[in-house]
Order: sequence, then C-alpha cells, then structure tokens
Amino acid sequence: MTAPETLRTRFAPSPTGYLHIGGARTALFNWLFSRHHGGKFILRIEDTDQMRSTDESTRAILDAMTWLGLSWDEGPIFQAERVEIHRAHVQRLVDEGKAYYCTCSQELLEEKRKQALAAGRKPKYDFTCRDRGLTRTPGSVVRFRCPEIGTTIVHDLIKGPIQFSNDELDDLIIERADGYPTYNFAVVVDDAQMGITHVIRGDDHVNNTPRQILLYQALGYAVPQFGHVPMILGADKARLSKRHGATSVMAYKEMGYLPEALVNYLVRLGWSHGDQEIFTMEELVALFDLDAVGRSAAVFNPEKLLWLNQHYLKAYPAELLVENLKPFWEARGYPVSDARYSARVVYDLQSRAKTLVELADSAAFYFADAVAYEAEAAAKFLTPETAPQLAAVAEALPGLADYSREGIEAFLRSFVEARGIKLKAIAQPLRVALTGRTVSPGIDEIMITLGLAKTQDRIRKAIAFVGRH
RNA sequence: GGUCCCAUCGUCUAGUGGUUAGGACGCUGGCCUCUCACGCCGGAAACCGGGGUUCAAGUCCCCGUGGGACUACCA
Repeated sequence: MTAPETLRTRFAPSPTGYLHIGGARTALFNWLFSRHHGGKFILRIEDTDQMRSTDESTRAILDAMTWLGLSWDEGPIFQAERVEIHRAHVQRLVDEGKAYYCTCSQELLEEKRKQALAAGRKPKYDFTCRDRGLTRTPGSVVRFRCPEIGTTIVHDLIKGPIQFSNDELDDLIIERADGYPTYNFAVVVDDAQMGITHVIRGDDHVNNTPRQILLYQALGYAVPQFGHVPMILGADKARLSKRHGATSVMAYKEMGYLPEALVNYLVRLGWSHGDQEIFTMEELVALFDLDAVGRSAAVFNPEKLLWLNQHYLKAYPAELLVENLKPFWEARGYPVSDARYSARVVYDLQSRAKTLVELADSAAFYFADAVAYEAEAAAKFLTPETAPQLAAVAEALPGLADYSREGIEAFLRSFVEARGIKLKAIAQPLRVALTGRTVSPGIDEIMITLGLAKTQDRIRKAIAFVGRH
C-alpha cells in the first residue's frame, strides 16, 4: 500500500527582472493551493538564459516573495546548476531515437519561417535534419522528434480539457548550440524530478503544455496536473506592462502599500468566494482552491487596490503600523524615538490616509519643532480677532479636570457657548495654530496626542505670530 | 496566417435553466460633523450579436464578432 502522495507545487520565475504583479499572483495561487492541501511549495529559479539572468533579479524576487509572506518549503533551486541532468536526459532521448541533432542555421530557419508565413503555410520546422542521422558537432542543436499523428489532451484544472492535434506541434529544440536546455525541456525534467504534482502557471503557457506532455511521455515520467490561470491585463486590455504604471511588487511597498492589501487584491483577480472581498491569509488558506478560479483575463484596477490598502491601514493596530512606517519616517527625518507618541500619531492619522506615504507626509506637524503655517490658513484664521480666543483657550487648558478627548470636547463646547460663537469659530484657528493647516485630525485628538505642554506652546506661538503680522 | 483561450455594470466578480441579475471598487445624492477622513443611508450603471435546444437560457449547443496568448537556439 502506498501512502498518498503529498501535493507539490512550484513557482519558477526567470531572474531577468523584478517580481511583477502577474508573477506574484501566480506565486500566490501556487502557495495558497499547496497550503490549502497540506502540500509543499517549491521555488525554482529558471536561469538557463545566461545572457539575461542576474543575481540582483534573483535577490529582488526572493525579497518580494518574502515581503508578501510567500514562504517556500524547498529551494531556491537554480536551474542552471542542473544542466548536467538536463544533458543526460537529452542524451537519453537521442539514444532512444526520440531526439536528433540538427545543423540548420538560425538564419536559414528564419528565412524559411518568413517564406512559409508569406505563403500562408504554418511556420514549423521542415524536418530537414530529422532523418539524417547526424551526430553532435559544434553549433548543432538537439530537436525532439514530435509525433506527427494523434492528439494530445491537456486536462486543465481551470479551463477543462483542451485538445491539440500533434501535427500542429513542432520538432522543438530541446538543447541549444551552447549546450543549455531550452525552457520547454528544462521545465519538464525539473518538474518531473522535483516531483511536482500540480503545475499552476499563467495561461500564456497553455500552448506549451502539449509539447511538454509529449516530453513527459517520451521521458517516461508521470504527467502532472496542469492549471492555467488567466492573464492580468492593463486598462487597455493589453498584457500588463510598465506603461500601465507600476508592475513591480516592491514598487508597491515603496509607494506605501501593505503586503496584506496587495495579497488581498491579487487573490481576487481571478478567484472569488461568493461576495467576500476581505480575506485574511488564514481564511485564504482555508478557502482557496482551483475550482473557484475564473477563466477570463482580469484588468488590473489600481483604485481597488488603493481602497484595500486604506482598509488595512485603518484596521491595523497602530503599534504595528509604526513598524511599517519606520523607513518612511526615517526618510523624512522625523524624530521617532518615542514609540508611544508615534503610535498616537498613527492612531490619529490612519483613517485619513490611503498609503503609508500619505500617512507619513501628513504626520509632519506632529514631529516638527515649529509649526509651519500655510499662508492662506494663517491669513484667514490667525488674526487679531481670533488671537484673544486662542489666548483664552491656552490659559484655560491647564485648569481642565479631564484632559481627555471627552474633557476637551466638553470644554470647547462650553467655551464657545459662553462666548456665543460657533464651535468651528474656535476649532479652525486652533487647528491652524496646532498644525499649520486647515485640514487635520480632530482638534481633541491632536491636543491629546501633542499633550498639554506642546499644545499650549503652539497656541502661544500662534498668538505671537499674529502679533508680528 | 495557424493553433489555443476568453466574453455579466467602466473595473473586479456572484450566478451553475425559472432571480426585481447580487456584491465590491470607482462615480454620484444625502446624513453625521470642529476641517479632512472614517462611518451610515440612497442612486445611476451589465448578461457582445445571431441562430438553435427547452414550457423556460446570463446559464446548454453552433456560428459570428471582439479581446488575448502562443507560433524563438526567451521563459
């Protein structure tokens, strides 16, 4: 009796750039799928393109995955380190007559492709070298002998069965002249050897799948299950790219997005659970499965991501948000040594910001030594008429029995009542005195966070400011 | 050109033969209110087209149309 095989998924990016939105969603789906089913998630770096692969890209991808919370159980495994294994597999196919050497030049091939296209024929390899019985020579490549008859069916977990006629397929190159395997061959060998049971990837790979299935069969390996997730498009319905705005996961971190928001946004692109919009990671692990993944492409909608970010921002415990804010505050030179004060600041601001950047920007007045008054605000509210009122407030404040939000609120109400003025007649001058601006958190909130001393000090400085103008 | 995939509000989506076609973002009217947010209540907004099948079709089938992917010695 054999134990049930553990489910194994993988994410296999090529290190030719940062981790982008589409790749992140593919990784997320793989991660969630394996977690949901108690399987393993493997990370493999497909770096067989020696020209375009870089270590920086590898690092950037790993960083982005870590930031998103997509931990891997095995790897990273570097495909380029496995070339000997790939070559051995190629050799096996050659020995078994399932693959052959080809010496057609790229130029000639390109020429023939053009001609075929111009003549309205399908541009596939013309079998020139197929039965020449060539051996390895400098510059030769290895081609897979693809069956010319029969059909190959991809039983896609998301799209259902997809049928391909084998004669549509090609004698694809499996080993390049430089001795490195091509993508379609390396994935098959690696996925087979790593025991990948479920290949979940972008649906730009569906047309590769029948060739890969044929390779699995030629190699005598079990064919895994496939699930092709739809693409992510830009607003113009074209494949998402830089011209649609930020596509790098880490760019979103820098723009002040929370990983929870990005994950939540990404998972809803193509997957749903009834009407639910907000999911914790735990919920996702419990709920996610391929049967609820849609088949159609989705347009990336930055507004909704922003809304989710705002949602997480206001739902986050202030103390935790302080940690996320650190790099942004440091970049602005705020003195943030007092953790309690920082948390109070965040508490005041978190329902008023859509990103960490916005939050950090709006926190400036809390950390400034001297309030910088906006010209218009000062002109309108820091006047000889309001100065006496401000003075009266500053004077009364120390006598407050209850220096709390409620206490301050009550004080201000009785203050304006006694003077027969509206609350806003004192609130706006106070706001400008305290923050320099006409838009800010509530007066009571600010006064609490700032504390009595700073509050009085700022009011007095505002009065002095009036005297000077 | 060929092969393959896809098609519900502007966008993300629910829907699994019988619904006033639901939710969310965005937009918008109002309420709350010391400003700004938050929050709450309301509104406009969709089944690509044409044929079938069926008593009944957004849901099933076919054909169009539109979009996308692939068609490399990239992955």
